[in-house]
Amino acid sequence: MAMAYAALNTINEPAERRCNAAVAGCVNCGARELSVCAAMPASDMSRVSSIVSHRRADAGETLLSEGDKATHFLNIVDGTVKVYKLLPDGRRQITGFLYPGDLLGLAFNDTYTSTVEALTPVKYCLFPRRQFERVVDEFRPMEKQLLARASNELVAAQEQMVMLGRKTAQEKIASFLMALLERNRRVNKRSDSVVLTMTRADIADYLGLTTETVSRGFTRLKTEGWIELCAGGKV
Amino acid sequence: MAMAYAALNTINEPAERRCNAAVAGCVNCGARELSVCAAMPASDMSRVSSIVSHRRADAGETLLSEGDKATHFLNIVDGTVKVYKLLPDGRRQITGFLYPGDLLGLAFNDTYTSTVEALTPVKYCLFPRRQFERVVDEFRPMEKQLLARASNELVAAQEQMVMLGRKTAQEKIASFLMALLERNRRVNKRSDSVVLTMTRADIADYLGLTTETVSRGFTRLKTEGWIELCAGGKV
DNA sequence: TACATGCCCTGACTTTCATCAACGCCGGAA
DNA sequence: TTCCGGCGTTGATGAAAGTCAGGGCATGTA
Repeated sequence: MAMAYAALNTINEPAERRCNAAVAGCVNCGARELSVCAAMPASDMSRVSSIVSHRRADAGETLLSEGDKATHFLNIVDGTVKVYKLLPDGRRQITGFLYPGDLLGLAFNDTYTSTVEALTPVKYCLFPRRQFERVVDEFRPMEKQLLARASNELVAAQEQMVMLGRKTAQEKIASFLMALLERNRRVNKRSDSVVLTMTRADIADYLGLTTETVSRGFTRLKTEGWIELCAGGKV
Repeated sequence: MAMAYAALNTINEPAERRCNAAVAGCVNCGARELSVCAAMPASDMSRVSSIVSHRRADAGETLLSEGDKATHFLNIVDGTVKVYKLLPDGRRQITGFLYPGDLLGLAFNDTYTSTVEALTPVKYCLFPRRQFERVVDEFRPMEKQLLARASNELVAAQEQMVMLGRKTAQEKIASFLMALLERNRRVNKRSDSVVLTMTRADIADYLGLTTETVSRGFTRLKTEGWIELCAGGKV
């Protein structure tokens, strides 16, 4: 499997892709407050620093491939990625878009169950699975944090099911934009606009539609005066 | 909200609905091996027994309602329930069917995010949330168990998204039946048949279809010789 | 027994969205 | 500069699934 090989390659790759965040250290990590690391006191962050390795990837690169041995957890520090699953005939379902602070690996068993691909240039940190689990064992709040996150993701997943199963194309697109806005709000980027880092095809595969329907949906929202489109999307 | 009232009613109801499993005790609980309680040594089960209360409900009864204060966790001991969310206009998405051993409450915040309704007569146990959390705090393996379950549910949820977003009606129905078979296999009921405890309408709301399409789907599978229908369904 | 109700099935018709095809725009490479 | 490929848009057409309607069967009840 070509992609799998590429992913392992990325993980084992030596110095060149290491991100200089490694120097700044986890304590000053821009995504710390957003990530699971928020559960750790700054004084203990060295424990995390000691097992993490920082990486970067270009847009379009595959970080993990469905089916590979799940050797690492990973945490998005900067940029956006998409998580998807493929059917044998190539149909694709994107199960989520991940942003800084999001953790990848909750929904894994011994092999990855989805593929993860960068939408923009991405900085992320890699935790060897076993060592990460040891750290989690040592810091109870970390474990609680993980459970809380898993729980939230589950709620989000159910919301997503409602969308996929019971909403019309227009509704899907509208909810999608609203959800992005909502996310912006949570990370405290005020403003009523949203930057779409993904293509129409990605949105389509996320909403269970085709690119054409998504495109039509956007233009309809535009002509009806709900949104405005610039270099990026605006609600 | 009438349903909410009914649910609270159920929870606070005194003796009459208490299940005599209460007498047998958690150690002998038929669903123990399947449930989170499997994480606890038999010797410590008294700790669980002390906070649990056993209940039963008839088919059609609502156990929890979306939006209610999430005061309890609950564990299915016997029977089947459906978990669903409603859109304001009444469209319904069933996010899952739960069987003995399944825990309800992983995907909750401070209020329930879904409604839970019995499909068959059901026995279940109720854990007051705070006390349950205390027990979890005391027994580390329990917490790990919870995380593992949440993780598995997340994987299942993603699988469900693929189904809702990218499969045809026929494929949905077929996968649904296969998944039921698979579940049977896990709990070790051999055999290649499945008993459908839910109506066509329920299946439809689970698969993002209408009852008519589900019905047509079944008859097509039948005429093509894939399945046989008795009093219950058979693959 | 007759009647009502709920669930399932089937047929005819409609609608939504997918499919197929073409075109404009933009950015990168020759 | 020109050419090319990827992305987004738009239109015409078709198919899958939804909607509407009716009918059968089983169960429960007057």
